[in-house]
Amino acid sequence: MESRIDRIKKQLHGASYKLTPQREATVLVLLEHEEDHLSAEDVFLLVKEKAPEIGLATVYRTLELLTDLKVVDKINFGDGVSRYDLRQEGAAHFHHHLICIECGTVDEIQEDLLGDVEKIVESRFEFAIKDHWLTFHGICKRCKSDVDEGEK
Amino acid sequence: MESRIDRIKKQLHGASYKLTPQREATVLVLLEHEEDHLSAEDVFLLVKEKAPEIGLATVYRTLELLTDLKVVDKINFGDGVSRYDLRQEGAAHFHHHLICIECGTVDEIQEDLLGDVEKIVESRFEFAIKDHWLTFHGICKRCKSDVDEGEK
DNA sequence: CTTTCTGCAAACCTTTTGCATCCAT
DNA sequence: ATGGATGCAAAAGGTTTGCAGAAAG
Repeated sequence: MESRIDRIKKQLHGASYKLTPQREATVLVLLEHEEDHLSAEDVFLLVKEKAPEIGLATVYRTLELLTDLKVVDKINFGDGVSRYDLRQEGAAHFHHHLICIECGTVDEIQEDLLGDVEKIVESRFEFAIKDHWLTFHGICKRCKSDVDEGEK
Repeated sequence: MESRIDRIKKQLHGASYKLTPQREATVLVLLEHEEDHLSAEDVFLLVKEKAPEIGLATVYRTLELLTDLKVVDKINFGDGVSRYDLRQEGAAHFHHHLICIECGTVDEIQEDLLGDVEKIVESRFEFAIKDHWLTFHGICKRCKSDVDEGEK
């Protein structure tokens, strides 16, 4: 059976990029931290555990390459750092994010909730949508119940 | 009649900030470029025309202050620069953006299209939404018709 | 073999900060 | 008068780039 990493490798290969150990280690780290929103520095430190000789510049170059291939999405939550988020396999659009302003946690919504909104935008503004970025800021489930506890 | 700039001034005053000429000039520039998405540098150059002695650091400090007061929203379209966008007076939520991947134009949608989506998010994920950021990438009306022209 | 990739360090850019001076209130 | 605000220059991030050597295909 073909694994996810194999398919990503094939994608690299197909675009005539070389399969170096550094690139493989970087992809592996991203797969192992699929739920997280790692910065380039985060990825660098994690890849270093597998390939200690890797340089930060290589990580940046690999992440840019994976962004071009749409394997990852590059996002910016406004804290001055770019973060790299693995795209769901075959997903047409980028998933949504919930950022808690209390605890800072970032949760993901994989389900696409924008179908109807996109129909409106496409027709009303004659805009052909290729992708979207949707982020909500608010209080997450966990922090809300902390408040409830405090009020008891 | 009270003008928009007067109300912003009052807001500054109310939060016990001083009304300096530099701050006034910055607010003025933002009002004059309401449709644009200016970076700090852009604002700096425009403010310099009114107040040539202003420093870039002051512009940054003023923009941060206006962001705290929710007069402007700080956004990042992923090009490594923060941009500052005047919020509609009294708007509860930040407006949406349409970025054209052909010509780079950024259009705004002032109307809030996320009402239904937010209800779903609030109930299904028990997340109390305070604000949202929604951006679409695609081909704008103008570029689409350029293509049509080309095909004729 | 050839071309691409890597690591290192330097360069770059945007944003922030320290500090002496200035100025609204 | 006096505490906050400014301008300047330096510092501080994060990211990109040039280059010589290494290695994948």
